[in-house]
Formats: sequence, structure tokens, C-alpha cells
Amino acid sequence: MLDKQFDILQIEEKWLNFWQDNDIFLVDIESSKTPFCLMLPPPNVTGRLHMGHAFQQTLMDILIRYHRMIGKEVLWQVGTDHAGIATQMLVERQIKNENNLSRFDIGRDKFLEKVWQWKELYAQRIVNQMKRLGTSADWSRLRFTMDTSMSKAVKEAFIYLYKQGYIYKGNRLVNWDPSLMTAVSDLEVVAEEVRGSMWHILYPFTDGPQEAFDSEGNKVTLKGMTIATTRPETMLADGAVCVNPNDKRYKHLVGKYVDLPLCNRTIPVIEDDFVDIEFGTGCVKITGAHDFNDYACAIKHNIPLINIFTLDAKLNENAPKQFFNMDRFNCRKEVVKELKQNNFLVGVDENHKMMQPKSERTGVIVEPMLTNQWFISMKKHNEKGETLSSRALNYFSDREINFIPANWLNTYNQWLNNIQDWCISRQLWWGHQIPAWYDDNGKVYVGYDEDSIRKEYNLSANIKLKQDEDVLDTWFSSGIWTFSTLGYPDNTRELEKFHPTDVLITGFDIIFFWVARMVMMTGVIKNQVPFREVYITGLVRDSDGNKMSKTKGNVIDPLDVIQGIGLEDLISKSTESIYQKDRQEKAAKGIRKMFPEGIQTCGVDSLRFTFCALANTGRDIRFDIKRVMGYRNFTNKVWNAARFVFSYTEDFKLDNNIDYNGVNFKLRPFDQWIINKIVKFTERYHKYIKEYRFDMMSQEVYELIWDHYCDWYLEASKVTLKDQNIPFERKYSTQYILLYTLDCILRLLHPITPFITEEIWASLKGKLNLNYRCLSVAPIPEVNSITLDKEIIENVETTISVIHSIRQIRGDYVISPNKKVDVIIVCNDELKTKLEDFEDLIKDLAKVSSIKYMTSNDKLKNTIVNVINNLQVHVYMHDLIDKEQEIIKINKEIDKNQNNINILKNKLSNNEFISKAKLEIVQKEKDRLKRLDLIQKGLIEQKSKLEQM
RNA sequence: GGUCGCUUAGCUCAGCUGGUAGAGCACCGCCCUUACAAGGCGGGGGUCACAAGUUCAAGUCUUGUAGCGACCACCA
Repeated sequence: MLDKQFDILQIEEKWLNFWQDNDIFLVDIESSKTPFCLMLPPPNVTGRLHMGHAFQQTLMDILIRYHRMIGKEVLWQVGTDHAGIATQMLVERQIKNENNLSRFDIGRDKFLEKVWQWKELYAQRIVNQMKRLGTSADWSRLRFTMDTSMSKAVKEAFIYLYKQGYIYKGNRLVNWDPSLMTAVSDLEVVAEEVRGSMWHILYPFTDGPQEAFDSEGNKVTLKGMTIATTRPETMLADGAVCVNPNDKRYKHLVGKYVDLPLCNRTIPVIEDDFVDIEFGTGCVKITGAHDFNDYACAIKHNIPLINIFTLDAKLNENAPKQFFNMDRFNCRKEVVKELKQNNFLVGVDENHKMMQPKSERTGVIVEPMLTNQWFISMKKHNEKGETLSSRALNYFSDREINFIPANWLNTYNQWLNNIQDWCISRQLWWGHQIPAWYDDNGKVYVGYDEDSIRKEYNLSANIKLKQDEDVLDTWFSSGIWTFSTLGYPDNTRELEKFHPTDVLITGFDIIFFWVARMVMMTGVIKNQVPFREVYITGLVRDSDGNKMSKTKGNVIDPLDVIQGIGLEDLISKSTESIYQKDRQEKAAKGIRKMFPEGIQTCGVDSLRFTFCALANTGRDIRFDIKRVMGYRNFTNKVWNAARFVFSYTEDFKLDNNIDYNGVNFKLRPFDQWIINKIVKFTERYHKYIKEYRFDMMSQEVYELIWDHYCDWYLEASKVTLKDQNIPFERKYSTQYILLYTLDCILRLLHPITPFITEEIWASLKGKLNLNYRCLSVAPIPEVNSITLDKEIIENVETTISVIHSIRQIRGDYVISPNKKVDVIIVCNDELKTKLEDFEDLIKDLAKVSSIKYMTSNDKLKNTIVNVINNLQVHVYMHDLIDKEQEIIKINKEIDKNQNNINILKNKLSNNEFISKAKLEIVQKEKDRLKRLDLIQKGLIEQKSKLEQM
């Protein structure tokens, strides 16, 4: 029924179309099923799917499919993000390349038009890529953060927070990106270690040299205060020099004035304990408008804030004339030059290690800049005395939300405990424009639109209103994502049914950006948590553990793994973003080494299985194509197992008069055995999902299918069905259970590998009269209704050991596979009776021509033995065995065994062990000793036997 | 500087509340046996980084040491 060769890509396409065309994954909002909901972290709308997405979405889809299959109404809310800065930069670059124009040249409206065009051009790409993974979402519910409905929600949220007093506008020092000319949040600034210069500059006392002390307490005469700085150009904005009040060297100088070099100003010496006595000279210049620490100090001591920079970081009119309009870095050179010329420069350390704050997006050094911005307050309390952040902390300490793994809570807590007000305004054009309007006097009105504001504030038509030009930080709209997508501000069925959502799967890199903000925003606006659990995934690295990055050329596109790619294509694709020739060659070399033949077609299922298997809790994962190949083999195995089942059940017709819940026809021992394996596995399967142990889940399903189902159960069934004289009843039940267990296995496997299982199941459903439209909507099997005989299952295990023993001997003695052997089993009558039922099986699976039973090995000659508990499996050797060699071998085993026996005996004669260890442990050890003794007895018997030969 | 994590077979990693060291890949034999060579059968391989402690018992718990990594904060 199934072809030997299968085209995985064709199968995938078929089922993607089937699911879509038949609306398989549509959400039924009116259903009475228990809801299950998760939010897809919306990727950048113009982005491309990368390994991280594929990894996380695989896990999400496994959860979604699982919950759908256990009978829940699932909503996987998908969407894309407008990604303010990133997208705007792309489009700006594009118009620069095309027409050498800036956004200011073409104006806001024209520019936004371009961005929307850009968005339309690329939006479908990432959506299609996500679909390609088998993402079983209701795509009709796709949302985009700039959709009209989202904009409405954003406005509502902003207005609400403003009216509640959580949002305010203020002139504050913020991180400023001078190339983008916008504020960025603390999180968008990354510190980079650099070696720079630290200049020591003398600020002479206005009243001439003063007495002071050196660090040993000796009197010295100082011409002035010497400050140390890495940014000499900012001295032009200095407002004071500050020392520590406990610094004996300078304490008495507080209140004096110094002349600020190069500027025609004097500034005071002040004291504050934020100054570190040990660091540098112990004197700090206070540049309130251009440094965060200094800002706090200046505000506290009422020192004037002097802004000397324009928004693109050139010197403005507040700086001395000779520096006007100079770029900040050129200005630095000039300032140093002039200080030197005028003998104000006392020293310079040119090898100073420091952390330089750079804008994450542009890499430009961030300039602290005094500007008018909107903030969300972290200090405002509600009626219960909670702030946004304290409430967000409480949700976790009260266990209303949990992290998995739990230790991320530390990171989360630490950040929220030190959080500053969140600057939410950006001087960009692409984003949600802030719903605030100003009249001619600068009075601010926050509201939905101009009309409603006029109405609300009773403004006459001749008062002009102008909307704030800034847009909101992208993460503002992301922060309300869990409920904005479900219909907020309206009270929709979706909100009622699916919010709070169940779990969020995301990377640790956006715990602050997104997770914490969602918790805060949802808490204050909806008075709810956004989700119950947060599963944090590790990073997907390359097989050597390096971070995947375009500039390293080690990025693997998940779609290339799915579809395959030739070596040369892979190389040119991977190195296209590397501009240096030598690096390009290095990367190409790495690729040739790692993928000598490019990447073969692996299919989505293998990729999904790989991610599932690699999904440990907490660590980063290394992506190795060999692993994917391994799981591609696994899907092939499943395919062939199904082919086997179908080829042996071609004449099977389901008899509706039979109660095939398994009770009224007799199951073969191996049927019981495999059903038992499936039952036990299913129990753990549910547990693994609950605990997010995707790795365990995949490992065990692999083992169940390959080691148990294929290697033993199918082989055993083959022996039964090959028998031409098999009675109808037995044939029927064997065939039925083959199909039944295949059905179970496909369902259990389906959440991980949806495509191959759908394809096989489509051929299976007719045979078992199953009426589900496809496997995706079939339930996870409930198999525990079948009563199983424990003793029979044990007998199967014994049989497996016997077969294994014989095979082991065959392997040791390199007996050709097509040569049958004679076997003598030494055991008691009870065991003999049990084993006799399995004779055909043993003969077939271990290639045995005859089996004899004996109660002692007295009469045996020229055999090789394997001892299993109380039975000895002898294989008769036609060639004379090497007696000496065998004795050496068996002695080795006896010694090893004796060693274990001694350890156990010691343990069991230790009173403390007997009295303190748990009863079941003691019993277990006793049983084990009994077993070892039996084996030892058998080994010794065989040894003396050999010696007599 | 603060926080968190990691160190187990050649490689990548499991090992839950302490109770005889596991898997996949790689490796070595023998097989193209009528589901599958993308396969079958068999096999070898680890003082669980180091040290001390708790315990009848430590890969597992505690403390310390070394190495690696991540994040946060940074000092003019």
C-alpha cells in the first residue's frame, strides 16, 4: 500500500494543503472543550525564519498538537511584529541606496507609505516559512502589531495608563542614538569593552593655589583640582567638581571655586559620597547633562545642566565658539590639543580599560541626552501599594506564574528589583504614534483621536491641536500582546475563554524586553497574569558551540535542512554577508568541512524530531546535521514498519461483531507485551509533556518504536503470520493488534512528526474504520482498558533474554547468520513449559534448528553457555571448542560475578544498612544476590564440566 | 564586582526527591535474511573535573578549588 521509496517533500506539501484546505486548525470559539492557549512570540514581519524560531515553534507545535489531541480547544495565537527600529532602518537604507535620500528628504507620510509597501512585500515570507514547519495554528487569526485592531488596543492601553498616572512626560536624561536620532531604552544599549585614554586635567583654583594633603596626610600645595575623564569634550558642560565628604585631602576645599579650562566659567567644588576616594584623583567633574551619575548629582545639588550637544551629537552654541558645530569625536581631539597647549593636561593613561555604551542596533556610541520623553513609571503605587514592578515580582513569588527552568526567576527578580522608569517614546516614524495632542500653548491632551479629545475637554474648533510626533517603543505593543490579540479593549469571547494564556515559550534574551513587560502591563491593565508558565529555551548554536551569526558564516537556514541544498549554494549563501575576503574563505572552509556534500533533504519531521530531542531544560543546544540525519533514518524506519504492517494485513477485514477493545479474543504474548509497553509509555508521555521534557519524550518514543515495536514485536508477529497453517482466529487477532498498535504509535508520535504520521495514518484509518478527518484531530489513545497478564509478559521477557543469549554466543563465535545452531536449555520443568510456547519464535529469531530441554548439564558436551538466572542456554558447537580458552573466559566471568556477590554480601551483613536503608532497597539487594548466586552456580557447573572434558 | 549555569564514554547529552553508571552518533566484528543497507545481529569503551564533608550508601546533597560559559552592573 505504501511505496518503498517516498518523497518526503511531496508528502509535506500534500498535508500542508490538506490541513489548510479543510480548515483543520480553525478555532471553535463556542466549543465547550477545555481551552489551551499559547502566544507565538511574533517575529519581525520582514524577517526570515531562523533556527531559533524553528526550535521554539517546534516545541510550541508539539504542545499545541498534544493538547488538541487530548481533547482541548486550542488557540495558538500567531502574529508578526512591526519591529520599529529594525524595519525603519532597512527602509531608510533602501531609499538611501536607491535615490540617495534620507527619510527627512521624502517626509513622514511618503516614508511610511514606503515602509508599508516593504511590509506587504515581505510579510508573507515569514508566515509561509512558519507554515512550512507544520505550525498547526489557525492562520485566519494572524495578527500584526500595526493592524487597526492592534492600534486601537495600543491607544486604549496608553490612555488607560496615562489616566491612571503610570505614564508621564518629562525632560530627562535618556540614552540617545545620535545616528538614528532617537531615544533608546536601557535594554537597547549594550556595553562593549574597549581600551581608551583617561586624561587627567587640571582645573585651577579661582583664588590661586590652595593647601591640601596628599594620601599620606602630608601637607601639599595644589594649583587646582585634577580630575580624570575618558570624555574630555564633556568638560565644556561641567557644572561642578565633586569630592567625597570623607576625603581628608580635599574636604576643606569644598565651597571653593575653580576655573573651567577653555571656558570662561568658574564652577564650585562640592561634596557627595557617591565619589569613590580610591578611584583616580578622587575628584569628579560633574557634567549633569551628559552623564547619568552626574545628572543625579547635579539635580541633588542644584548644579545647572548645560547641554552642549545637538541631537546628532555635534557641539551646539553652548560650547565655546571654537568648537561650535564640531563632531563630538573631533571636538575631543581639539579639546585635548588645547588643554595640552595651555598646560591643563597633567597626564594621560592611554591604555584604560572601559565599557563603552553602544546602541544595539546601530553600534553607534550612545550619548546621554536631555530630551523630552514619555515614560512608564516604576514608582507609582496602586491602592494596594504595589508598583508595576513589585506586582510583577509578586506574581512569581505567589507562584501565579512559574519559570521553567525555575532558576530564571533569579534573573527576572534581579532586573525588576533594579528597574528604572521605562522610556517608551521613540523619535522614529515607523510605529504607533503616541495618542497625545498639544494645543498652541503646549498643553497636552491624551485621547483616542482629535475629535474625542475636543469633545472630552470641550475644546472649540478654533483651538489648533497637533499630535505628538513620536512613536511608541515596539515593546509597548508587544507588552499587551496576550490580550490585544484576543480583542482588548472589547470584552470578547476569546478573552474570556483563552486569557490568561497557558504557557509562553521563548528565549532568555527577551525575558526583560518582553516577558517582564507583559507581566507588568497585563497586571495593571487586565488585572491578570498574561500566562501561567514561561518555558525558557536555550540558544541554538552551531555544532561547535558557536553562536550562529551571519558575519561568521555559520548560520544554517532551517529551510535548507528541510529541503536540502548543494555545497556550492550553501557556501555562497552563508558567506554573502561576510565582506572580508579572508574571513569569507575561512567560513567557506568550515562549511566544506562540516557539510562536505551540502545538506541532503531531511524533511520537516526529522528537523522537528531533532529539536524535540535536543530540548533539554536550561542549556543552549548544539545543532548538528548528523543528528538530523539520524532522525531522518528514524522516520524512514517508521515508514517501513508501516509498510510491513500493511503488507501483512492486506487481507484483513474488520469484523464489527468482535469487541476489539481487546477482551474477547485471545492476545498472543507478544501482543500483550507490546501493548504493555505502549501503556507504560503513554503514562510517561503525559508526564513528560507536563514537565516540558521534550527530550525524554522523544527519546522514549524512539526507543518504543525502534527497539520494542520494530525489533521485537514486528519480528515476533512476522513469525506468527508466516505460518501457512495459522488458525483464522489467531491470524485475525494478530493482524488486528498489528494495526491497532500502529495506530497508537502514530498518534503518540504525531505531535513530533506530523507529516509522516498523517501520511501513514491515511492508509490505516480505513482498515480500522476510524472516522477522524485526519490524524491531527484524532485523540491520543487511551490504551489502559485492556487487561494484561503480568506473568505472560514476564515470559516474553525471558524469551527475549534467551534469544539474546543465543545471538550473543553466535556473535562471539562468529557463526554465520545462515547457519542454524542446536540449543539445549537447562532449566526446571516449570520454566520448560513456559518456554515451549515460544519455541517457534526462538528458532526463527535466533536461527536455531533444534531446542532440547534438560534439568542438568551433566551429559552436555562441547557447548557454549550463557546463564540467565536459573536457566542455562547452551549452544552446541559442531567444531571442537578450545577448552582452555573457554575456561579462561568463564573464570573471568566467575571472578567478576564473585566480586559483585562479595560486595552485596558485605552490604547485606552490615547491620547499619539493614536497619537504616529502606525496606524495599534491602529486599531489592537480597533479590539481586539471589540472582547472582544462581548465575554463579550455573557458571561453576559449566566450568567443572569443561574441566572434565 | 554581582547573579546564574556547566564539567559524566571519542563527540553531543540524559541521569527526577541519594540505592548496581545510560542513550544517540562515532568505533570494531559478521550479514545485501522476502518492512527497512537511511538496515539487521553482536561487541568494546567511563576512578561521573578535583578535594574535603554529611550518610549504612554520593554522579546525585553541603562546602571549597580549578576550568569554561551566560547575564546584569559598572566607577568619573
